[in-house]
Amino acid sequence: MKARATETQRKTRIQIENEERILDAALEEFSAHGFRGATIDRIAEHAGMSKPNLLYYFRRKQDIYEALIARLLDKWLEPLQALNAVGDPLPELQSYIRRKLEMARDFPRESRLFANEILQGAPRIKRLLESELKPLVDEKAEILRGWMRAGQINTVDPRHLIFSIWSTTQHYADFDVQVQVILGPDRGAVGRFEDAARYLETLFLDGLRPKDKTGGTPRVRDL
Amino acid sequence: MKARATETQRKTRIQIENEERILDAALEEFSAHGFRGATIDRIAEHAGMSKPNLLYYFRRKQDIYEALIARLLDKWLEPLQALNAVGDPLPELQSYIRRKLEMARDFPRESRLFANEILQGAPRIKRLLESELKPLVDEKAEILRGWMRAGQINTVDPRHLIFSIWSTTQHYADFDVQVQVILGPDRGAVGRFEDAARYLETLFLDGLRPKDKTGGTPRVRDL
DNA sequence: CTAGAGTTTTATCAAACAGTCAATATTTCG
DNA sequence: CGAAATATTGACTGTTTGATAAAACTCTAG
Repeated sequence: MKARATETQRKTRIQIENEERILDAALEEFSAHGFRGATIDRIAEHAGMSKPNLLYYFRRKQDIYEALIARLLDKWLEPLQALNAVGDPLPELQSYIRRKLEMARDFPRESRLFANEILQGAPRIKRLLESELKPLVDEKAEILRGWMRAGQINTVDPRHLIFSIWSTTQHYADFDVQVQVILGPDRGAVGRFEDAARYLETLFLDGLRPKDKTGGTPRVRDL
Repeated sequence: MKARATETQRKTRIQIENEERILDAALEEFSAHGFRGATIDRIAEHAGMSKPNLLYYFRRKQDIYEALIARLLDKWLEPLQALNAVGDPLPELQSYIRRKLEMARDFPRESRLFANEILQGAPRIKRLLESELKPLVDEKAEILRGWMRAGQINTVDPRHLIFSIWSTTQHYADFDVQVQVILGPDRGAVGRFEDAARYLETLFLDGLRPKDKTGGTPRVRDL
């Protein structure tokens, strides 16, 4: 009999393998076409099994999608989780940017899945965003504000700072086609991401480094 | 008889009106669900006409989509087109950022349609990107390089600079739900965009303003 | 080895889907 | 007005899609 949610039933070897294959195939499809645009047939085909067999493991299309989202969100917020109040601000931010960019490089499908969901109004994860994402961002924004009050980094709206880090890093995964059209095929994906990392560090870290201590060029704008 | 592509036939009042309504409804659907996820039925319903009637104006689903994309691209590239070599660099860039942000505010559906298309690998507009977007970016990147050589702005990879302006501004349209979850409902869309504009100007303009002339804080990184 | 749990397949269904067609209704214009 | 051009509709087609049922097969623990 199939495992029911009520009973705590241990998973079979085959169950584990197949669920893994299904979720991988589903990630491919959902990230490329969104929830509505993806089809069970294609997911099944990509996973190398028949549609009814797939539906034996996930009874409904939406179940696959939700399983995918659930395992994604934690992983996705990991870099921000790691942002630590006790470290020095600039190295902390530098490593946050690096991590985000590495995730865009190493998990572009996950990035696109997430982008698709938000783009379509996040109908299936809005609650999760409110209960998990919001508090986390609030917490980390408070850390950033602390650094700003202490004069360790320049003062800006920390939430918009976070938005800009998200958008610039994820851009390299979500808009990869466009990036490739413009940068040309020379240099591999590796080279592209190195250039991006260098640029983004310049953009964010130089912008945040306090410039007022030496009496040199005055900083232009404080919010 | 219906207008054929071969003959240059003038459009009827009704034709103009209905095509307008269809494209508007289609924008709504395609931007929310992508090409595959959108359905003709829904577009027809949203446009307030029967499906066969809609198909009288656009014979295939793809025709609607292509008409939308065609009219979108020019409009979308307008702000970058306007970037002018003869102006002063910082005001030019400031007004470019403003325009892009205004477009995200005033045409979020267009932004999402574009994002959806790129996200899905741009199967339908990759050629257009190569023939129109690429040369435009090359041209404007050259202008930026000129300003950098003249020491008017700091030296960075101009193409990555453009990417970061695109991604940060469009983020406020494409990821609007997420932005709202985090910023909260207080302040309207107007307030959100004003805050964003202020933040982005700080981020980009302060970062680009040359800091080496006064002998103050040395600039940290040149690519 | 074998009984039962777990897995896979074949056949099937109703709904949704893109698109067609011929008949009807409406508008345009001489 | 009235005929031709244009616009709209209802009925329909073939296909895809999400989902189910039951039979057949395979694995595994005792």
